[in-house]
Amino acid sequence: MAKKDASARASATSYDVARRAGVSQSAVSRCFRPGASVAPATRARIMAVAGELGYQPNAIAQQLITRRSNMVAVVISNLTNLYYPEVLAEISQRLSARDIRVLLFALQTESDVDAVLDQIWRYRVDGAIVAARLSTGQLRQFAVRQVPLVLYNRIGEEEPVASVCFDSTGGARQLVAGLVEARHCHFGIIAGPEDSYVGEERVRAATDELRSHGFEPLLVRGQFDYAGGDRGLRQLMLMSDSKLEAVICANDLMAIGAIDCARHAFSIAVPERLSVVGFDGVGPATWASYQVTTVRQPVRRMAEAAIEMLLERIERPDLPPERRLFGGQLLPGSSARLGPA
Amino acid sequence: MAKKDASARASATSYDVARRAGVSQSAVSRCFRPGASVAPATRARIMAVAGELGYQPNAIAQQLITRRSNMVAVVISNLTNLYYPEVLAEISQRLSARDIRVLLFALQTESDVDAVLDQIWRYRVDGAIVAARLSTGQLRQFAVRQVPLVLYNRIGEEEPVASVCFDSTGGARQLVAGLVEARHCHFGIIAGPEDSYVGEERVRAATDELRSHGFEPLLVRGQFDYAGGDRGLRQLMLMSDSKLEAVICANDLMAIGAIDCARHAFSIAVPERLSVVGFDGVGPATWASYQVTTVRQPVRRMAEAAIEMLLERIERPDLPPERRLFGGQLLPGSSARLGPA
DNA sequence: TTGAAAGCGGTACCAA
DNA sequence: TTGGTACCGCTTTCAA
Repeated sequence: MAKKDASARASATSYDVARRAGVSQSAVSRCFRPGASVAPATRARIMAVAGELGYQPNAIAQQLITRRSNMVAVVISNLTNLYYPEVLAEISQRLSARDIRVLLFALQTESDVDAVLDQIWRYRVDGAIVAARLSTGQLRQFAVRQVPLVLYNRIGEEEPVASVCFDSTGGARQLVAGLVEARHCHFGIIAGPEDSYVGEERVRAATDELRSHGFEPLLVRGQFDYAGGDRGLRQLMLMSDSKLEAVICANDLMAIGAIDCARHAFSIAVPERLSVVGFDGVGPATWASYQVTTVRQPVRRMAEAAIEMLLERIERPDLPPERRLFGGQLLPGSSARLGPA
Repeated sequence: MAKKDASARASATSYDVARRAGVSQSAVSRCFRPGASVAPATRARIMAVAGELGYQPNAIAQQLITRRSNMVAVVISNLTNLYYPEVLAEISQRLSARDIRVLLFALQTESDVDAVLDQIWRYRVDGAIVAARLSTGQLRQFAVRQVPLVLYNRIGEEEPVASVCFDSTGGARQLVAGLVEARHCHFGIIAGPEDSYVGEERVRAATDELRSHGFEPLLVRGQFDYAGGDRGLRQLMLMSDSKLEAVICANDLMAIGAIDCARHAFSIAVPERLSVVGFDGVGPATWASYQVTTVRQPVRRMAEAAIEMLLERIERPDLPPERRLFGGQLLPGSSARLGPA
C-alpha cells in the first residue's frame, strides 16, 4: 500500500520532506540533529522544504526510539495554597529553559496519588518533582521503575530520597527567639493538618524552642488557609482565657487569617497586644495591611536546586540520595514584636 | 539479534508479558483495550503476569500509533497573578478526571509564545487551552495544523476562535452604576498594560459607562499587581488634586494595592472618603482587611466550559468557532459605597 | 478467540 | 556525506 499523502495528515513527516527534497529520510533526520554531518547544500534544500511544509520532528516518535521523553512530571498537592504557584512558575520556567516540558499533576486530595503515579509510569517521564506526600511504598516504586525523583519540601520517611527542603527548624528558632526576647510569655501555635511534613516540622521546632525557654504553647490545628488562621485564633482565645500574647502560625496565610481575626473580630491590636508570626514569605505577607513577621523561603534557589538534582539523577541514576536544606531569611515585618530593639 | 532481556530495561513491555504468559503480544495488547475479545482464562493469566512485572502500556507508543496523545497543552501567561492558579487547578483537575494529561507552559513574558508553539506542534497534543495573547499569525497556525484551540479570557482579534470569556462589560456596568448611584463624581481608573484583552475591555466598559452618566474618569496604567495598584493611586492623587472619590481597578490585586495605599500612605478612609472597586473575586479580596467590592468571575464554570469546548472540537474538528461569555456576580464587599442602600 | 504482520515517525548504525 | 535498514512498543487488521 502506498504511503498516505501528506495532505491527508495534519502534519508533515520526515518522509514528506525527504520526498520533496529528493533525499532520503535519514538525511532529513540528520538535519534536525545537532552535530550530524550534512552537506551545506543538502541541509539548505531540506530546511527550505521543511519550512514550506511546516515540518517539526514528531516528539512522540523521538521519545519512543531514544527512550527520552524530555518531560518531567511535576506533582503539586494544592495549587491554591498561594505558595505553590510561585514554586510551579519557577520550576516550569527553569525546565523550559533547559528544553524540558512539564507534565503537570495538580492534586485535589493527596489520595489521588496512586492514579497519578500510574500515569507517570505510562508516560515514561524522565523524572519527577513531587510536592506531595508519598508513602514508602510509592517511593519504592520510583526506585524500582528507575524514575529519578526529587521531593520538594517533603522527605522520604523510612528511606532516603533526594529532596529539597526549607529549614523550618532554623526559621522557627529565629522567630521564637525574637518573640521570647520581646518578653512574650503566653504562646499559641496554629498548626496545619498533621499529615503535612513541613507543617509538623515547623510546629515541632517552635514547640521545642519554646520549651527550652520554659514555655508551653497552646496548640490548635486547621487547614493551611485564611479560614484556618481565623478559626485557629478563635480557639486559642477560648483556650487561653484571653491571656494569649503571641501566635506562631504554620504559614503566612494562616497568620493573615489570625491577624484579621484578632483585629476585626476581637479588636485586639496587632502587634501591640498580640504578636503573630508566619512562615513562607508569600506575596500578601508584605502587603501594608499585614506586614507579616515571617521567614521567607528562598523559592528560586530551591526550585533551581530541585531541578539541578533531578537533572543530575537523570544523567546518572546511580547518584545517592541527597537532601538539601535551605535556610530562610527573617522578614521582621510588623505583625509581631521581636526584641530587643 | 535476540531481544533484550526484560531486566535490562527499566520497565516491562507487552512482549515481556506475552512471553511469560505464553501468549502472543497481540493478546496482551487486547487485554488493555476495553471491549476487546479475550478469553477469561487468557485474560486472567495475562493480567497476573502483568501485575508481577508491573507492566503498564507505554503511553508513548500508544500515542504514536493511535495519533492521540491524550495530552492538552495549557498555556498561561503569568501564574503569579493570583487568579490563574485557581484557573489552572480547575482545568488540571477536570482534565485529569477525563483521563487527559496537562502539558504546562507557564510564560514569563508573552514573547516566549513562539517557542512554546513549536513545542506544542512537536508533542502532537490533542488540543490547547491558552490564556495568553496570540497574534493572528499564531492563531492561524493552530488552524493550519488542525490543533483544536480554546482561548481563555482572550479572543481572536482578526478572526473568530473558540473562546471562553468573562463578561467584563456587564461587570463594569454594575460597578459603575453602583458608584454613580452613591453620588461619586470624581473617578479614576487604574488600568493594566495596554496589551491585555480583558484589562482593556474592563477599562473601556467602565469609561463608556461613566461617560454615559456625564463623567470623565482619569486614567493611569500599571502592572496587574499590588504595586501597580499602589503606584496607580499615587498618580491619581497627584492628577486629581485630591478630589478623587472613586477608583476602578482592572483587577482585585490592584484594588488591594490601591486600598492599602489610600489608607496607609494617604490616611484616606476607604470606603468613607474613597471608594475602590476591582474585578475577579480572588481569595484575598474577601479578607477582612479589604473586603473588596468586586465582580467575581465564575472560574469553575468557565474552566468547565473551556474543557467542554475543547473536547468537542477534538472529537469534531469542524465545529465552528464559538464564544462563550460568562457574567459575573457582584460582591458588594465594603471597599466602596454603592448606592443607594 | 488467537497470532502474525504491517505500520506509526522517528534514530542510529553500517556500508557505500 | 549519504541511503538502507533494523528497531522503539504499541494498535489493528486479517487469517487461521
